[in-house]
Amino acid sequence: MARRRQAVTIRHVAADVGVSLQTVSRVINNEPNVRPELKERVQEAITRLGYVPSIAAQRMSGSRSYLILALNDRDRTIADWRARQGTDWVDQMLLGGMLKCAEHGYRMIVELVDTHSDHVERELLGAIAALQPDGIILTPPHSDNPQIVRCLAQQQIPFARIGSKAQDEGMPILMDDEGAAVNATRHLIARGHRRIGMIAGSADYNLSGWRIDGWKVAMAEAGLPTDDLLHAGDFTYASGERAALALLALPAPPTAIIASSDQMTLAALEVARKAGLTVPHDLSLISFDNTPMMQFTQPQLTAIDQPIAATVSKAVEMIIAAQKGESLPEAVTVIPATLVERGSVSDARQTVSA
Amino acid sequence: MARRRQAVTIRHVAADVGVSLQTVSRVINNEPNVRPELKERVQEAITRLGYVPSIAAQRMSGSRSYLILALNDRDRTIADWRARQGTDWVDQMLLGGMLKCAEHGYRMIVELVDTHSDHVERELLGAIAALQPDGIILTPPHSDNPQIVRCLAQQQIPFARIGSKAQDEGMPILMDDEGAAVNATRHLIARGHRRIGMIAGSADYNLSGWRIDGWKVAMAEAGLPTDDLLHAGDFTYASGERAALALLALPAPPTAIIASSDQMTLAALEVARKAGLTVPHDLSLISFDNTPMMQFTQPQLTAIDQPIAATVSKAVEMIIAAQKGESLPEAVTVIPATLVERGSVSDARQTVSA
DNA sequence: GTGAAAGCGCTAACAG
DNA sequence: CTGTTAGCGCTTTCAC
Repeated sequence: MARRRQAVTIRHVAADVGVSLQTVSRVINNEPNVRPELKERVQEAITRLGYVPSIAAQRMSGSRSYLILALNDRDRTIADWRARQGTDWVDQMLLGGMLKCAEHGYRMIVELVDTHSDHVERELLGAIAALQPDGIILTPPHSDNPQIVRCLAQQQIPFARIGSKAQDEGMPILMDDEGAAVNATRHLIARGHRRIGMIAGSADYNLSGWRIDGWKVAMAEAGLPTDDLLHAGDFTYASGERAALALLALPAPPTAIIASSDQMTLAALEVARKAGLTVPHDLSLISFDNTPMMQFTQPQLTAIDQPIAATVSKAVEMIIAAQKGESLPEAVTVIPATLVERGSVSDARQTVSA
Repeated sequence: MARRRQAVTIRHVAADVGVSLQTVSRVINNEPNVRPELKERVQEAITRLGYVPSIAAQRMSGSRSYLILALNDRDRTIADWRARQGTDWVDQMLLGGMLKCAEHGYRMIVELVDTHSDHVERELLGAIAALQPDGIILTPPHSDNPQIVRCLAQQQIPFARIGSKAQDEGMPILMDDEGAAVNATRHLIARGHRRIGMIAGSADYNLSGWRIDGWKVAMAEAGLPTDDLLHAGDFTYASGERAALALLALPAPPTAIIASSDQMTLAALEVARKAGLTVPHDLSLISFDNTPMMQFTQPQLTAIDQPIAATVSKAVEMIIAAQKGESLPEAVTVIPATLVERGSVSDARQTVSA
């Protein structure tokens, strides 16, 4: 390949206007100390010549790289892609992240990293050295991975921790798992349900615990027991199947179930069908995540939407703010989650004893 | 933010081994003229010190940027993301593209570009100037956009054109739309169908025509007429609905329909249901694209899979090869598409007149 | 084979 | 407010 050089550089612009490189640089970076009139002339020349600064050169001279890295778990992400079940986590990340980045002239690069590996740190440092990103977005389970967090803190790179409450390093930003679970549970209670089961997610993810907490809070405030109504899964279909089976085999089975992932909810739906129960008439179901497939079931499933796009968008904002040296929120940033009502919830049946 | 500098540079490595920067550079780039023994020592130091070359610096000094841009249509992509219908085009791109890139030390950056816009060229040149990518992957409908193609050709950047047959510029690479349509049609004919309808996609996309061609070829080779059996849609659900309605209202309605998008197939399924027809018993259906939702319908839909991941992976390979100056394929590269058999095809009913 | 010098496009630090 | 100087980390070109 022919060696490609920048078509029009800062030098061309400077020459065109008859000022120094520095002045052009100041205009590009919107720095003070340029007369408005001059600034305008420079801006005009930039537009006219179609000048766009080279990110590489900007980075080289010690300024920003205008690159933000979004770190996802390699195994889970690739598995999702291959499975083609419609999981759109990455798409929603891009929707929220890319667009916000674009507003500020940044780009987002998706990077896959193994959480469970002795060379996480090497991988991470490699990516940082190669790309010199201005900030990094951590997604679960990376967000609470001590190795990653420590490494990033040492590197002094602004980073957001999606799905983390930790306040020691980086910028925690939460999709309101607990609040969402509270709302979902209250929603069911308002419909007359008293026995509400919970199929929890993997304990590897902190959010699993928060969802349980929310359910417990809402049950407690209504004076309802939760004793035998909690079953742990690991987000997978198989685990949801087991949990649903156990729940429905209870002497006093639940009339509603909240499951901590779409796959587990799908499993519960199928278990109910096989048990001859009609959803929502005999059993109400609320899911967590609200991936696209929730619209393709019969009935469509009511679900708590994970506001991924909004969260990543906010994370980008925070990183750019941090990068500018602006003051950051003291507390954990919380993005509200909403309940998307579809057809899997109805009033509780009249029960004999309640 | 504190000004971050590379932790360990080529200089550190050179000093550590006691050689010049040049030698280290040669080792990094796997260039000749380094004694094996020396090369080994340098390599060892690189590993030990955890050295990773800065892409920015590499780019600056006129070499590769190790960046490949994947250009998608802005409106369609954002619409898909927002609709959350499970369309996983971007995911499959990343699956094929990112992983292949990673093998060669490249990164892939997704970029959204408006096709219909007078400033496509400005947008494109801006991205190129900013990122200095080593190659660009065009997806439909960009692949046949003359403005974009001309612009890229001028820039001398290697680029792949997914879904294009054009041999003038860039590297065309095709998912075998016509062949897939032939196969799908033959598949139906083998099951006894004689009246096979086709719901075509938007004429803005060349692949719509190729799919029609394939259907016609297979019909012709079986001596079957196609006269009133073709109806054009534009990939959307609404257009599929209209086409299906028209097809089923025919004096001699088709016993099978091939539709050029999943949305249109979904529409056909629904139209059939409303008309009191059972799929596949009364009407067989084959879809194009095979997005995740095809598994969530009742019955599951037989579909032609678009080998997006394989295609993008190949595109990356070709770009990297081009970049190295290797010779490129003369002809259009064709990636075969496969028919995923599910539950929407059965033998043709016995027809009164056939 | 290996090394030294020059420069990529830009910004930081300092002058004026 | 504006310009000059130096240098980021690397590869190119050309000496040795």
